Amino acid sequence: MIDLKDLRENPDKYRNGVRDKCMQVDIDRLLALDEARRAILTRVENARSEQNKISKEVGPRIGQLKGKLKGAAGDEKDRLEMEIASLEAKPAELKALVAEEERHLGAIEPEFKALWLQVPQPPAADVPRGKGSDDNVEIRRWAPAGWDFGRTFAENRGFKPRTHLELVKLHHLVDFERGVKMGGTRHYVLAGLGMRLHQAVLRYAVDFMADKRGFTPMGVPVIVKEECMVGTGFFPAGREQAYHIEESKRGSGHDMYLTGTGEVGLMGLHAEEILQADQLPLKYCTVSTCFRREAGAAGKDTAGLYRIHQFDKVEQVVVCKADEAESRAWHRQMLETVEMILQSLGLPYRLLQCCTGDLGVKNEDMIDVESWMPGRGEMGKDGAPTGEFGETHSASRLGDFQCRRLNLRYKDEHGKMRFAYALNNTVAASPRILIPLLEMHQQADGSVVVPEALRPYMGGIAKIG
RNA sequence: GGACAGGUGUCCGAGCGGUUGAAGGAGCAGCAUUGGAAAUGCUGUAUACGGGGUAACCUGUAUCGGGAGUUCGAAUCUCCCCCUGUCCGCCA
Repeated sequence: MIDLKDLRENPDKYRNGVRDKCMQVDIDRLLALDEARRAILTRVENARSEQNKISKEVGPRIGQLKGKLKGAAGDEKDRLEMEIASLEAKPAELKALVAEEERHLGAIEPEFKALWLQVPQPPAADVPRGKGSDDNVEIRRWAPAGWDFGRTFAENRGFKPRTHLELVKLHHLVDFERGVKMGGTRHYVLAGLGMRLHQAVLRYAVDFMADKRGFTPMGVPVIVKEECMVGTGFFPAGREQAYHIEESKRGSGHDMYLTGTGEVGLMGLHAEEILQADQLPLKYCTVSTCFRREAGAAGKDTAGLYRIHQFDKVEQVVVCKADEAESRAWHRQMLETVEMILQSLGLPYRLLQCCTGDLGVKNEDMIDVESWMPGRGEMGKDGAPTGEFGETHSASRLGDFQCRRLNLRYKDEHGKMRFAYALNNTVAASPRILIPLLEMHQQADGSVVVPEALRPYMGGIAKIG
């Protein structure tokens, strides 16, 4: 959610933000509604002020008269009743006026709020302009010794690669058929060493965050109220993407939503709170099951572990002071974490600076990390896929956008109330990360070497198959 | 799920129809006192939005779990919802 005062003072900043993010939000309509709303509010407040003044002056008098009325009779009684009626007339008039104005307010308020929630956080100044993922800019890439991005898998390794689909089948790591039987399309069952590998990556990532990076691991709800979804900025834009539990339809309480990322639970933690400056930065991580409807992705990545309705993810968030330099420093630190983890797993990757058009409503700067997946991409001449980068991580800076919505504030050194800045980043998302993990570490005989870093979490197993 | 009891400021706690943004206490901050400290005394101690002012600040409105209602006037009365506690039932 953006600052309305800032919107009024710098409307172009937000008009440009909408344009650069290739979104459609009528800023001028919002400005007009805001002005109308404030005009009404001023009238209501003035009337209320008058009302309050009168009721302070007249109220006790009415009370007195009503007291007298009880013991009165005849002319005296009529006189008292008339006086009371005349005293009550003035506030009644104001009351009608307030009711009238509030009707006007009620007429524009829903549209005003809906529009306000839609205004995206403008991209940071140094984010490249672009329309979509094709315009993202590669920052750097890394590969372990012996891997050359310029050559095919076969050229690098001396044998034709199997896809992760073939590998999981070969070693009975994933059972897609039974997953689909139970959950429908885009579901799967992790089995045996597949489940252990999945757990190993997650546990490795959590331990890495806690032990090496000083983050506090948390277990947070994955079923949350709408406020959490709106507060974290996923709603209204991402409403179609979330599973909806319609408890209210069963006559009880409120509806709930399944979260698509641990970010929701982590950021919701301190919603509506006022923190002391010395409590910042907050550094949290969580491992949580993530649920995504994948609405609008029909027919895309239908096979395998890439795009699924349910997965587990280790997520990190930082809530820091409202300082751009500090936020950028945390952003770099988060990416460093990801690089350390991918390097320790021996997975080639590249960093992409996302362009303005690829940003969501809530972020002002986002860097995607894509891991090399040999089994993706078009068929090569040798009958093996040519390989392709696939997104495995994403690190965003949100400025104060999210904390505004969540009403997460802190008192700075001067005692001033400020909205904190927030960042979030994937540490490891599995089973998607199993795709490069299996494909990159496969051997000519189809066996898969378990990276050293994961072996302690695999009961010491060094090789699958 | 059923039956009670509750939800008031940073915290405890009063108020149950009228100058109550809210008594009293604790905490915290400032000042005084002191060689320094404790103790004591005094003062201050919410947030949001709007208006005014360069600013310190002044001013209006709202906020006593949330929403709706009754009333000239609601923290106080009514209804719905949420949450917490206790007992019972069920249960990983």
